Amino acid sequence: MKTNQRIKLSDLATALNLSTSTVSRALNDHPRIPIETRTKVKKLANDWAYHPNPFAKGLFSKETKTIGVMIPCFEDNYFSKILGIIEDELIKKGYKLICTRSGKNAVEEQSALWNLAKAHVDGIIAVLSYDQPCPAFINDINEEGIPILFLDRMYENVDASFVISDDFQGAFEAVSYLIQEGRSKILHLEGPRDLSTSFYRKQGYMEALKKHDLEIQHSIQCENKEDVKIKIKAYNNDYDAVFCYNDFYAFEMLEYAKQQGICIPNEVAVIGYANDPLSSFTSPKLTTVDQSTSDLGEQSVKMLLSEIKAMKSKGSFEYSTFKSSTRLLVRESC
Amino acid sequence: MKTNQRIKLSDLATALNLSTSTVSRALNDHPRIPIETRTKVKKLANDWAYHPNPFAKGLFSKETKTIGVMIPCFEDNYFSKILGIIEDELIKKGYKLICTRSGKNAVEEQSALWNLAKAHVDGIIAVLSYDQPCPAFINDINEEGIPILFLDRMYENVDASFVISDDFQGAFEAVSYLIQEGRSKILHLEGPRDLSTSFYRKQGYMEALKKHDLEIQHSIQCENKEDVKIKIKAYNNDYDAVFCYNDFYAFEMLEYAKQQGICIPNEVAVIGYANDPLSSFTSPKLTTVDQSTSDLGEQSVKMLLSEIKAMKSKGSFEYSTFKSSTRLLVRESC
DNA sequence: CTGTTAGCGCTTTCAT
DNA sequence: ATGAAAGCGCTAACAG
Repeated sequence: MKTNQRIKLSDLATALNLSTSTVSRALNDHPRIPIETRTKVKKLANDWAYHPNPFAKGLFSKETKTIGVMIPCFEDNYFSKILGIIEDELIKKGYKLICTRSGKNAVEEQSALWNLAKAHVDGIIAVLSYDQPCPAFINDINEEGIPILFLDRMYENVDASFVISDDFQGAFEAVSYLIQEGRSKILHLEGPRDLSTSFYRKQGYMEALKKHDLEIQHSIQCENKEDVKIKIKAYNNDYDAVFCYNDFYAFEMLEYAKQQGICIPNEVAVIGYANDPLSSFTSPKLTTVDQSTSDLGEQSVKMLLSEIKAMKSKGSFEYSTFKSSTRLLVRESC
Repeated sequence: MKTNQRIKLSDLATALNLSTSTVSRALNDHPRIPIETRTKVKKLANDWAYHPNPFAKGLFSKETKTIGVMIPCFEDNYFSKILGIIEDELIKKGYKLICTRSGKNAVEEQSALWNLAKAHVDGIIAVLSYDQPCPAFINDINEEGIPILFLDRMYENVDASFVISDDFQGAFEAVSYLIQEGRSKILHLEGPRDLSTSFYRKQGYMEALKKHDLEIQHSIQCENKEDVKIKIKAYNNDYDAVFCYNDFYAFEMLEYAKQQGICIPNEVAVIGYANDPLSSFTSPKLTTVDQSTSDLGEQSVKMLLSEIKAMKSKGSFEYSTFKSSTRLLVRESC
């Protein structure tokens, strides 16, 4: 009986000698349809593998049950872990996930974001890579009625919701630990400019030093991991610890130390950030700051969905910010 | 002038004192609309950031311009690299990417796949994790008019298109290399049961031995990396090389060797598979088989889109299979 | 309790 | 060259 055409509501209606509205209501458990009709309809729908055309539904309801997620890349373990969590949560709530990456520059990033808006997703979770979001642009997206939530990175002067990891705390604890362990000449390999994560990790580093009356601060700005070996040279091995913006900077540091014959952790302690799987494979195994990817993923979805809900019912929603805490994973490099 | 409602065709039509049909045609470059009308319409559309409702379009055209991709997980570098390539190609062609993972078991996997069909994607690229696809199930999806292409793994008795990496060749070359280097007691750490990749890599291993008249074959089946250390023990270090199903098995092997005081590569050579980023961070650095993720990603998209096109125009399409070649990355472990 | 009807935003005959 | 009208599959007023 099942044809190789897609079954639609009217097929069921004809077969059951009912109107499409009754079938529709039965399928949606409308209270005024008697239970037996409902079950009868549902049975046939099931037998015929009927599934509603999401486009017809979406056209009417203005909801697409689709969330757009933009991350810098799929290969970075931190982001792919979060993406996994997000997908899990989304599926639970009956949403689909359209995902995309930032691309190679600010222009591509902006167009990727705009593509999500054009796809009429119900909401967006974005990790921006290249820029502060242009407020006008965010506004354009909001005008489409699409809540957008920023993940991992914070932007000043942007009205939006944020789900971030507590970079200040992560750095503060890491550096405090180094100090407790007796290190006193602590360098910081600072992350890319214009990233809030770089900013707060540096703040945490400086605060920890300050708190322990270590006034000598050397924060070495590295735009990418290639900068590390080049810039660290200038310090003539005159340090006993390095707190790195991320694990990849730390791997470079580890390699540099090996080349220089510097013994880690005896001569120099190293701490990374993000708990990349690689970090437990280096020798020595890297001490690193672990961010709660599950918190981050779960909260983004939770907050975004509630904004969507508010948007739908009240036409507006409140921005909020969630900051997830970190924990130091002490391994062999310090 | 722009309201915070979504602009629709009729808004443009009203403003320009034209009918929606004319506006629609103008936007779609219908030849019978004079150029100047077209540009006028396009200008306003652009100024007002008009973008067509994909759901209205999709409802009419039956095309959703969306491709569903299912992979085992986002964290595996091999798959996330392919996913990236796929997204790039898809964007170029104006498609969006809905992605999902296999989940924890065959039931979840099947429902994930079915969810893609329900989302009315135009086509599916899938890496199955748990099972041979049930032909009836594939058929159900085909009946929806959705071409489905299987990636990375091959299934006998399934009518479908495949894009796979040449596992036989990869293994054959790796093991041949080992033999050339003078190894003669070569073990194989075989992959999970029921995976074509396991099967062909084992075949390649055996063929290479056979070709060089090395008849002693020890293929040790390991369902997962935890099996490695347990099962390898039985061989009492009586081997001079190990060819591993994947890099993670190889890492276990490396660790085992370290624990046993076996020197790699002097006493035992090790080769992994997949060129995980980790593999160049171990010490010694792991020799591994590199699969062309770009070939794999590009071909899947190319083939799938042409099937979609054929499906649309002729109502049917031909299955085909693409096999991508591999290359051995010689590093320090052999 | 259920059917009729209109409409979501767009495309496309079919007229003119 | 352009407009009017119908229809894609679904839902929800509005009858009855």
